[in-house]
Amino acid sequence: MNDPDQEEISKRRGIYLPSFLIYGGVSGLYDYGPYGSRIKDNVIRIWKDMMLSEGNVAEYDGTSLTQISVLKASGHYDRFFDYSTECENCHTKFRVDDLLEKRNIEVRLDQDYLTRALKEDNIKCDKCGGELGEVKIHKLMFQVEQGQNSDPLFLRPETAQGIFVNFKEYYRFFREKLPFAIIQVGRGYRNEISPRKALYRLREFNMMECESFFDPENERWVNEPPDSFKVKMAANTGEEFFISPREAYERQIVKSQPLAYFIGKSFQFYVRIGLDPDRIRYRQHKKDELSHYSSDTWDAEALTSTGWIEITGIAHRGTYDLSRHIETSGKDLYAQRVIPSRKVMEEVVEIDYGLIKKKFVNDAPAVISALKNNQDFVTIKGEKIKLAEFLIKSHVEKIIDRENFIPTVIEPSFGLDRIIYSLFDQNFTTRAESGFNVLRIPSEISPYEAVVLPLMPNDSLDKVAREVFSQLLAKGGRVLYDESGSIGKRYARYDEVGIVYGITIDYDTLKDNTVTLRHRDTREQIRIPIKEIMNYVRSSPWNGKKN
RNA sequence: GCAGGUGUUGUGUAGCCUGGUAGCACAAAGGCCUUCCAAGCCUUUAGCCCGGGUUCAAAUCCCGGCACCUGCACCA
Repeated sequence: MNDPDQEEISKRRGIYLPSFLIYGGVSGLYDYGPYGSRIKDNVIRIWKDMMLSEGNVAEYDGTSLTQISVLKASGHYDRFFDYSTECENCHTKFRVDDLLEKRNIEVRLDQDYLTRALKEDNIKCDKCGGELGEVKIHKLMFQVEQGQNSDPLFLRPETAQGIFVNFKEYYRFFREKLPFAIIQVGRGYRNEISPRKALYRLREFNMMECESFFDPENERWVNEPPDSFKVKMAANTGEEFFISPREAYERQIVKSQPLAYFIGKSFQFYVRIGLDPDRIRYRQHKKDELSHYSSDTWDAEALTSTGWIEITGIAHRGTYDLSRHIETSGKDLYAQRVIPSRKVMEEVVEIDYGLIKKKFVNDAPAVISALKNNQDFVTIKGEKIKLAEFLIKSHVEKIIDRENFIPTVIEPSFGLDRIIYSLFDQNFTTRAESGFNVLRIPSEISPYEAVVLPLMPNDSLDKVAREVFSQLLAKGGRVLYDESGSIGKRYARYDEVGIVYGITIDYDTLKDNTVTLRHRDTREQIRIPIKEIMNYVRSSPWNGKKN
């Protein structure tokens, strides 16, 4: 039997669908519908809870529109343009900067220059020797006009930069103690050349990013990498391991302790939201795969029906971003560390204004400005005057017990849409006996905790069911009500969108105030009193169970 | 972005070649019936991706655009 078609179900059942569909849609843009939005929010909520529970993590929420200077500093602006050319004979595409670099020809990001360079150096197709076509530009960031004469703004290609530029706010918030981390959930925008596979490659996408900051002399997270479980790891040496994150660090397969920690943390997160632990692996980037800012990156990948796909990148960004922002903005984004205190004598030079006024009443300003210009002499009324005598030099004892440093950054960056895509891919199953679809996601990810169903829409069953529905809503339950269609049809309807519990109001309910509780995965039923529904649904041994 | 293919009610599709009232199944809504896993019967809603052209007449033929699929390239 074929796997259920995720996109078909998602569209039909309001999980996600292409944006602006009535006008034909836009490539790379997708919306979440009534069920999908709730699933997405649940994933975000759990992620935030897990990150914030570390104790030294705080949240940031920045704008999507980003100032050009930020992106110039971060290095994204230089990669704003992708210059490509195509062989007119065999239609192979090349990046023009690659072609020039290979031949040791200077690369300038300028269309005219690159076109000329290709012609003048008579560069041909690397594959077949054919003529190369014109140089085409592809903009990789979305540009937005602002006002009339102002600089344009850009839609952020990652949420991280907003965090880096606000580093000092958080440094103070955490009482100037490292390590700490800042998390942000938000949208990023990349003008992908060809978006594909529904949620897999989008032009506007949801990211959950965490920037953790360290003293490079003590690059350790507050907690140790877990060793209670093992994960699959593929190092860029070609070696593969199945070991705990702690062991991976101890054996230096993962060189950085926090990086190993976040590998463990992300794994716990995936398992909690319902990804299959056997279908998750961590793969280290090869040297030529690394981003411009990273020295070491491990991707978390999920195995889906289309192969392993990247769902999270855990990158060691070093001091790259903060140093770039220090350099470009001229602002202090340093952290400080306490060092053994030592005394230094510092020479302090002050101008003796009293003496100057006394000696030169009207010419005092000329003398003062000469001093401020660091001149040694000044000529007043034809007389050359030595200025040294108007300076008071003293020695002050100073205690130095701090020094500046640029923190290093380790960034786990979770691709929310890809995680949801993998979650559906791994958890949509078809019942062998009936052919109906079941979305087996954990209850806390489910769009609703339960659905209230009168066995029949009459005999006052519907009336009682509505009462039960209201009671559950009043208790804060995430519940739905449905009386339309046969009971079996309704069970199937909610199986398909992942709701774990069916609460059926039947004829026994009228007698003894109990209901039938039916489980999505096992289809088993039990009776429990109305009063206990909420409690049971939230704490039941069935919760999250799979079979 | 290139090459090839595809686009028909909410979903899956027939019809296109050979132009002439757009059909089926499921889903959904209303009704009858019905005491736990998509039952049955009646009724209803709802569609030719968008724009232009050819033609008396276009879902059908032609052109352009958009979207999707596969491959290539791209993925900072």
